[in-house]
Amino acid sequence: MRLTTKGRYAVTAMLDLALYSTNGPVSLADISGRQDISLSYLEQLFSKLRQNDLVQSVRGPGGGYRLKHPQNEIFVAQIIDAVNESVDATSCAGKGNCKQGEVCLTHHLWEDLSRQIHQFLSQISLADLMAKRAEAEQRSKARPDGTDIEQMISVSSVL
Amino acid sequence: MRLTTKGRYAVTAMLDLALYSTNGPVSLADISGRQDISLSYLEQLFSKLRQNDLVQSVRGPGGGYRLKHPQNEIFVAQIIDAVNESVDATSCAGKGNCKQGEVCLTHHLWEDLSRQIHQFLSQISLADLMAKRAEAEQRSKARPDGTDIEQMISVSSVL
DNA sequence: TAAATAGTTGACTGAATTACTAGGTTATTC
DNA sequence: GAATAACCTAGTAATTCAGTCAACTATTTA
Repeated sequence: MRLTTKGRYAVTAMLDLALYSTNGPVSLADISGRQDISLSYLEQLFSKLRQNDLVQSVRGPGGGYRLKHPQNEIFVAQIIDAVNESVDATSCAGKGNCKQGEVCLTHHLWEDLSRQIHQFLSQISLADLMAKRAEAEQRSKARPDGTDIEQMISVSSVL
Repeated sequence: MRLTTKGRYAVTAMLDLALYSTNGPVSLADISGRQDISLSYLEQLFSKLRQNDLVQSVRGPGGGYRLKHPQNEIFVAQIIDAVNESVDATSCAGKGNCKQGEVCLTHHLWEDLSRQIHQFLSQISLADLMAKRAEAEQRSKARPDGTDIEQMISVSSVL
């Protein structure tokens, strides 16, 4: 699992797509304008998103992209994985420098943590984010400067 | 929150330090040898770790590094933050291109997610990881190829 | 059929970050 | 004073990030 601005761009774009795809496909030019992301960069990102079966393209005038699956079946982890093309093999996998498995274990722990984060993001769908967004919009009307973000997750047992 | 291999290096090194600091400080050369990380790169990482008050240095022969705090008071998030020097300002903060707060909301959602991950890693201490490691070691003795990793976290309410 | 739209692809670029190397200095111990 | 090991600086190859540019294909509409 890698978390960079690239993944953020992708999630933002997908969220924008989800928000505006009520009537017909959404063009990248629209997303580019709304989210202030370079069109050509979006093209690259959506190329990968398409290859990973997350979006569907419609060519020609009035075309654009459409979510390939329902909003509650597309998860943040999928989006990030798609654009990050994680070939994150452990550094010790091939080499024989893991003496007595001691070093391997520390590597393994990081893998575990990474897996936890991945799983966390595998449970959050675009629909969840949209619900959250609608909720925030409600709050911002009532209390314009509402920065009070409640806990979304509660970790019941760590390790 | 940014998750890259750099943070992984730092966490691995800190874990190694925790494991081997039973008798006296641990030299970077030792960690370098065990974890297969370049010595000079470790020096850079530990410079930041020291600036962030996570480790303490001992110079001269027999010197090295020591954890500045008990193992249960040093958390993964701190380590990652220390080496990543996150100046992760939102892209829309300065600019005036957030029309009607619509775009801001999507940005905000990513911030939220990022915050969740940060909080998750703020709850996992070096002591936790070491316990997990000891546990895994137990398992690997009984069942050498044990790849069955149980759930460490249970998300009770997402969003 | 021609024009406009919009996705598709590839090559290429500058900037930033990552990971590492080299070479020194300072402090401490023996 | 010699060895050790932290500390510091500069530089650098490799990679990733973010974006540009240019051509191409499929589709719709006039």
